[in-house]
Parts: sequence; C-alpha cells; structure tokens
Amino acid sequence: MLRMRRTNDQKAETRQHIVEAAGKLFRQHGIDAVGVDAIMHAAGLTHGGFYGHFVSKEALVAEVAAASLARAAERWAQIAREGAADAALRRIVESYLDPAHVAEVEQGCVLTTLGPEVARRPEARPGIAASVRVMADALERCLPLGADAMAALSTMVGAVVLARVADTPELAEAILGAAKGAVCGPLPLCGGEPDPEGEVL
Amino acid sequence: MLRMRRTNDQKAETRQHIVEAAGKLFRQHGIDAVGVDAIMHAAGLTHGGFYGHFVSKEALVAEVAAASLARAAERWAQIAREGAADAALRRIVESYLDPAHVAEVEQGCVLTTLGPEVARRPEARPGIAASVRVMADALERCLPLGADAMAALSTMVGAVVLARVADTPELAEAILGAAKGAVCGPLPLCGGEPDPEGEVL
DNA sequence: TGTACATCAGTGAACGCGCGTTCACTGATGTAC
DNA sequence: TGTACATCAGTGAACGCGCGTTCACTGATGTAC
Repeated sequence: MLRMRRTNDQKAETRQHIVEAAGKLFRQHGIDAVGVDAIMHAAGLTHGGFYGHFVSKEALVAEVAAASLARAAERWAQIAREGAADAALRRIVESYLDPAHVAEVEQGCVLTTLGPEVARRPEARPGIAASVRVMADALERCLPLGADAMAALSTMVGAVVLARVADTPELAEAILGAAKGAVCGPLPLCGGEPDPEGEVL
Repeated sequence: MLRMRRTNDQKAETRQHIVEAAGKLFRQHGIDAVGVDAIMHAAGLTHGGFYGHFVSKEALVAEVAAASLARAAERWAQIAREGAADAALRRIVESYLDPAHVAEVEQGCVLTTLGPEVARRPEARPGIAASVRVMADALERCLPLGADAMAALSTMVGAVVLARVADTPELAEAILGAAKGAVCGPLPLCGGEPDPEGEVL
C-alpha cells in the first residue's frame, strides 16, 4: 500500500487511468450498472478520491464518451489521410465490421456500446456529435463519389448493434457481411476488385 | 382506492399494463435507471404486487424487449405483405427514419433505444433476434433485387441511434436523409421516381 | 335468491445492500531556510 | 547537505437514499350450499 504524494503530471496520469477504467466498465456493463466505487477500484484507488478529479459521475461519463470516441475518430481520419481511398475504406470498414469488434465490447466503439445511453444525457452529446462529424468526414474521403458518408456510418453502427443482439454467430456474421457489402462493395458505388460471387448486381 | 379481486382475464390485463409501462420507462430512461417501484406506480399499482406477475425484473426486461419489438416486426410484415413493393418500402423506411421516431424515444424501436443494453442480457437476446429476422424478411419482400435486407436494417437502426446523439436538429436530419437515400433511393438498387438532384450515380 | 366461505390479486412494511457524495484525516513529497 | 514545514493526492468512514425482493396481510370476488 504505497501512498505517496504525486506531482501534477502524476495526478493527470491517475485521472487518465480513471477515465480508461470507466470506459471499459461502462461499455461492458452499462453506465448505470457501474458505480464510482467499482471504477476507482479498477483504477487501483479508493472511491473517496474520485471527487478530486471529477465534479460528478455524470461529468466523468461525458468525458469518457467524448474521449473514447475522439480517439477512434482521430484514427479514422489518419487512415483516410494516408493511403489510397479504397484501401483506406476497406481498412476502416473491415476492422469495424469484424466479429472481433463485436466480441470485444469493453473496447468497442462508443456509438455501438453506449449510443442510446449517451443520447439520454444531453451534456454528453456535443462531444459525441463532434466525433461523429469527424468520422463521417474520414469516410467521405475514402468513399467513391456519390456514396454518402453518413449513410455508410449509419450502416456500420447499426450492423454492430444488431450483431450484438444476434443469438447465433451465424446471424451476427451475416449482418456484418451484408453491411460490409453495402458500404464497400462488391455492391454499387465502390472500388475494389469484384467479388467472384458478387454477380448479384 | 378500489381494491377488488380480478378474474384471470383482468390479471392478464394488469400484466399487460405493467409490460407497457415498463416499455415506455425503460426506453426513456434506460433499464437500470428505472426501478420496479416506478414501473408499478406508472401502471397504477404498488411495488409488492410485481412478483405475482414476474419472477424477477430481468424476466420483465426480456419480455418487454421481445414483446415490443415483435409488435413492430409484425407491423412491418403486414405492410410488406399488403401493397406494392416500393410503396411498402417507402412506408416502412419513411416512418422509421422520421424525426418523430427520433423524438418519441419512449415508443421508439427497441433496437435503437435499448439495443446495447439488451445485448448485455443473454436471456433477452433470442426474443430480439427473432424479430430482427422477421424485420429483415419484411424488408426483403420490399427491396429491389440485389439489395440486402440486413444491410438496409443496419442502416436504419444506425441512423436513428446517430440522430439521437446528434447535438443539432440539422445533423439529425442530415443523418436521417442520408440513410433514407441509401435504403430506398434515389440512389442505386431502388425503385421509385428518380430525384431531380439525384444524378449523382 | 341468500348466506358462508375459499380464493388470490394486490398492499405496504421490512430486509440487506450498494449507490453517489461528503469530509476529516494521512503522510510522502517539494520547498524554504 | 540537513532540517522544518506546507501542500495536496489519496484514504476510508459516514450520510441519506433507493434498489430488488420477500412476506404477512386485506378484502372483493366467485362458488357451494
């Protein structure tokens, strides 16, 4: 039990640990199912210290949601900036619509793990919405002309939500596959080599 | 304060009132934010009687989610069976992607209001998944050949989730409009008269 | 038709428990001399 | 370099409160006679 005074940098680090622990727990169990006590314990601290970092649990919720989604949005933006459009699109879409993303709830996209819960908290929405715009912009850079980025993002988010309520892996994978096809081919509006079985259109 | 004995039919009716009250409250505030006491009060009863109808709150959750979504699925199936394919599609899609649906959370589609919360409760998932299949089948009947019903459903669900986290009505409506365009034209794969500005493809 | 009784849907007090938040305290550190 | 002190990140007991669940009870009803 080491209990030493920390410098300002160390306090910021502790705060970051709290945010990360909360992020995982909220996504795994839902915001209301996770108490301040459990968060602080997961961060290796005791509950009383929480209010030295945040004015309330709600303030933490807003920060956790915004920070986590902002990081994902920044990753997308970077991928979109870097390479060829269709390769970037496939990289983003395939990692998002991967069964691994569906399974790893505790580090899954906040839109799919906490979307409706965050929507009920007005103070958390601006931070989320800002990242939604960034994500749509990133997709816009990758998508072929005429495809709508907001629609593509909707498809991706909805597919992961649906895959998580599916009661069999087969259904989940069918949903992810269908969404993949709709967003980045072989269906219309998309570059990339045509799928051998993709003669549907 | 009338307190009279009810027949079996009346008990079933009471049970239904509980399910309906819970459905509204869960969607509005989240499952964990609504207590048995609040549900029973909303149904005009006292909390103690709850366990004469359900073995636990979790059992109610599963029933509420399944029943509410099943009703929506049945409505879709009926619309899809009735009229012309493209009219049915527009009817389903336009009511789902209507700002009114986004606003009326307490009677909104369970997939968009409680999706992630229900996904965390294994015992609630089979009931939900069954209705997802029914909804996809209904869409399949309406969609033009080659369009994927699961992808369309994903787009619709994701769009409503995103519209609810949006921080301005403009963003919300842009998301809904984009999703509408992607699912039922004027973009590819869809019947319906071409949009005057829809020369993108 | 009239009376006595069994049924059982719904009541409300009580249970142990964990919640979000407050606060007096601790003690390792950085700083002043 | 060595000592005394102020700082303040983190501790842990305590607060009022509402949770999910249990249970002895009530009293209007349907039924038997």
